[in-house]
Amino acid sequence: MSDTAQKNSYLHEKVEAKWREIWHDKSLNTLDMETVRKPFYNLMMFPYPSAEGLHVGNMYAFTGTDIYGRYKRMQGYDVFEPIGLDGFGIHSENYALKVGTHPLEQAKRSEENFYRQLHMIGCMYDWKRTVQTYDPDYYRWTQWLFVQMFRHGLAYRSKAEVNWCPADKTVLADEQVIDGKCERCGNLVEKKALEQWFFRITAYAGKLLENISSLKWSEKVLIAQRNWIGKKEGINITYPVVDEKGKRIGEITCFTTRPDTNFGATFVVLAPEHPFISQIQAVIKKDQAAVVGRYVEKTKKASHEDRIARGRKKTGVATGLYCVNQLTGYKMPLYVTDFVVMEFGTGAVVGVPGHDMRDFEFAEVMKIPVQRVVVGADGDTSPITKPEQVQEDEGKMINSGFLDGIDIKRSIGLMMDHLEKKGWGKRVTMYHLRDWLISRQRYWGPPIPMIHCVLCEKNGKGERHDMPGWYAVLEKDLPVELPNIKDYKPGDDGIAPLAKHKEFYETICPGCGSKAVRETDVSDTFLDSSWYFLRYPSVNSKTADTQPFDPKITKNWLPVTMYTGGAEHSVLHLMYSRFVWMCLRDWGYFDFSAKGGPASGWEEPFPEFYAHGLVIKDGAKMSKSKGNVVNPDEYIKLYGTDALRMYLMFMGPFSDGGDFRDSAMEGMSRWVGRIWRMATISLEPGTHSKDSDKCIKAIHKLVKKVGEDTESRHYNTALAAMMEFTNLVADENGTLSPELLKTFLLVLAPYAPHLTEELWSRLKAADSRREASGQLWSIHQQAWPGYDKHYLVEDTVTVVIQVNGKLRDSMQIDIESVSSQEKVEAKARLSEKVQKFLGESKIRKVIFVRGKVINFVI
RNA sequence: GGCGUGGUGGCGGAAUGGUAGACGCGCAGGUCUCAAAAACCUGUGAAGAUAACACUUCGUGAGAGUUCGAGUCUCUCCCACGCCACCA
Repeated sequence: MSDTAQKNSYLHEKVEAKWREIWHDKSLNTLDMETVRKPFYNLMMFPYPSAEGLHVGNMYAFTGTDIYGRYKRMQGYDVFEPIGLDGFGIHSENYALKVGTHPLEQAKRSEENFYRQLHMIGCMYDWKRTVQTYDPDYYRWTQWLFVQMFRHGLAYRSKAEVNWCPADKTVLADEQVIDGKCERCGNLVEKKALEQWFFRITAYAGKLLENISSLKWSEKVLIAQRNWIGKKEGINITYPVVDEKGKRIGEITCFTTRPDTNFGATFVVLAPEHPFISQIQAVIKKDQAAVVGRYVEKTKKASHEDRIARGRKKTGVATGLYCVNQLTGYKMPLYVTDFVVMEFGTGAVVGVPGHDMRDFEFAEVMKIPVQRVVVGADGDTSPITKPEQVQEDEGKMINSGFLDGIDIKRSIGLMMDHLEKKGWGKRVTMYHLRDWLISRQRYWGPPIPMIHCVLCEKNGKGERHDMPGWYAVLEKDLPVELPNIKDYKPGDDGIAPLAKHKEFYETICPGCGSKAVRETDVSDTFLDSSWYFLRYPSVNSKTADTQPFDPKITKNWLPVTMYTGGAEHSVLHLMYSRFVWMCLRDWGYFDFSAKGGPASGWEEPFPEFYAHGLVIKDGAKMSKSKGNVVNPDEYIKLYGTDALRMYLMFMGPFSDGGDFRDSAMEGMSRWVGRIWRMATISLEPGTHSKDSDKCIKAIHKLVKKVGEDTESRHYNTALAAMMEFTNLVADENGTLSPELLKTFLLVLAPYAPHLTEELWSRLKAADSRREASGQLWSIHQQAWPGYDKHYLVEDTVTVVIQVNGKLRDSMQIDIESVSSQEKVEAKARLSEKVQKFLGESKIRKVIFVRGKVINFVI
């Protein structure tokens, strides 16, 4: 390489490393959290450190968030951009198991590698305030949160049928079961009855739903949250249960949203898990009880998957008992069936086979009579014998006593009134949302900070009267540290690894002082991440050792100004965080009164959330099982961080993600080289650039365009505009004056932080007149440039000439004449092409759009 | 089955109802070079037409509609993807 070439080529590796070091040494991105005036909390979802290290999907998300943060900083905000590691949990533990390294050891390795990479990608992270969920300093407060939940009655224990993954040997939350398979490993999930800790998130279902309308989130995510909460207004109808002779046995309550069709109810079905079944086993005939028992057993063994896979082919068994439909006096046979799930409603469903497809299918199998009570738009009033006749959505009532002739939608309310008046039913609101299952029979998580005392339980004593024998670990004794044990592998018996360690679980009862045992389950990873955003601003604060988050700092910095992350967390993480926030608020841990009412967002942790797109590779989401994970390291080495950042952002709008193909990287790398050459030549002592009018106009336009596009995260078009600008410069002088170069570097700075910092320092060195800028030495401390509207106006405007809406010609119009239809029309008529198309025809109408179009309609 | 998102050149993608394909990749040709790489320059939706330019027609998943004018708005259909799902 010649001297000139050496001088003119951009040595990205050297330059980028140099500035990273300087930024770090000078703590450029660390704020004084207590004194800032315009706080802007720019939060991105923290990664869980998988072992391959950071992949370009992570980098994509972080870069897109960082560009926004850098832009906001240049607009004068005090931007706090933290990063950390969500390193506890099944995902990290499974990897440790796979490679045979102890999770504690593996966490250290992953942390080192991850932070190395996170340094490389050039984001403005505050490296003095990181959070690792597996640090005792952090999970001490996760445990504290659990204790608060317990004290406020929101944590409880329940023996429940839980999702059990036989491969991961752990309990899974409903949300972690996908198509009956384990979210992590893909194995079929089984049902298992275990004592588990739950958080009563359903207590907040109404509030969680209500607040959704106040959130500035993408519509897609809001809909997902609404669906997940799944509010349903309905009625619980209680039916007397009788045997064949009419003797009363008990009662069954069914939830329904469609009581209007109740005159047509001809059977009742129970979920196999329904508690009523064990009650009646002794009452009903022996042979029938045996049949029911076998059916229940069979269902229990079947996985969730099997239960659905059997599809819509209905099965079930009769109990020999009847529910009395008090509207009609009809004795509805009572069945047990697996198409009814215990988790929703009351686990018992009243069957209206004429107007519900599942009920119809069941009635067909069981040969139950079908009664028509709705006439649809087709006017068919004949008996319902075919599935096509099952009208579910619309129509008028028939064969329904006082409802006859009334539209079904109105009938719902009328029937509810009637049932309530008679005392047969009660209106209820049901939610699809279930309580949050917190316990994990695993090793790699924060031990649940609870103590159980058998003696106290016997005596009915405990911290909470409804949970005798249970005590929370005293706050001064937190954290309950996760011990370093060798046998950390989960057992296949559902017993947690810590349950095999006496030295861990043997303790003293805080109530009576006798021997007691600690809880040996650990908590769900989603608990770790449900409050991390509260910790970040308070890391290293004066109160960091005595409080989970500093009240003063929290008041100033929360709620999070802008939250950015993947839409895949639409329901889980975002819902749990909202719940935890609401709890802390209700317990009095926040004071945002100065920030105004609910409309200003203080009822919510993330008033604004931006869902970025996903990077895919070869048409599929990056995952290690597909083997298409791309590590950014090699690309950073080859092309530099800035080129990779910009390449990722150039793939498409930030909301869309994109397909990673390394071939297109070359183009971005070339452009970086062109910028470098343009800038360094411009700064050479002998160069005295005078900018052309075109360039001056273009830079003003560029400032406007890049500002708008950055604000809306259309980074791809912002970059395209900058490329157009450099193309224009190349067509003109090929160089820029220091003034214009400065402006160009400023708008490029959020995108290419290293390159622009280097050129900025050279620009300052070259321009001796500029006074030393003291504290504001970095380009990233500068203000976003302004633009002059005066320069945005063109001297001439291209106006298109159309004939009957078809493009025929175009012309240049002076800016003075552009508003005059008369002048524009006159000029347009002179066009030969237009004359050709106009011919002898009579012009019926002329459409004139200022500065755009003149259209002759003939 | 429900909810949602999207279909534009060879590819990624641009287009307040007003010049479709900006910008980039790829490809082709050229400059430089003994040669190559790199870099730079020119061209690049399809078809027709021309010595060459000019030019003409078609073209945003399919079909209809609204409009002077539709990638953009409305309806019907097809396809792809994402999430949820025997939720009563």
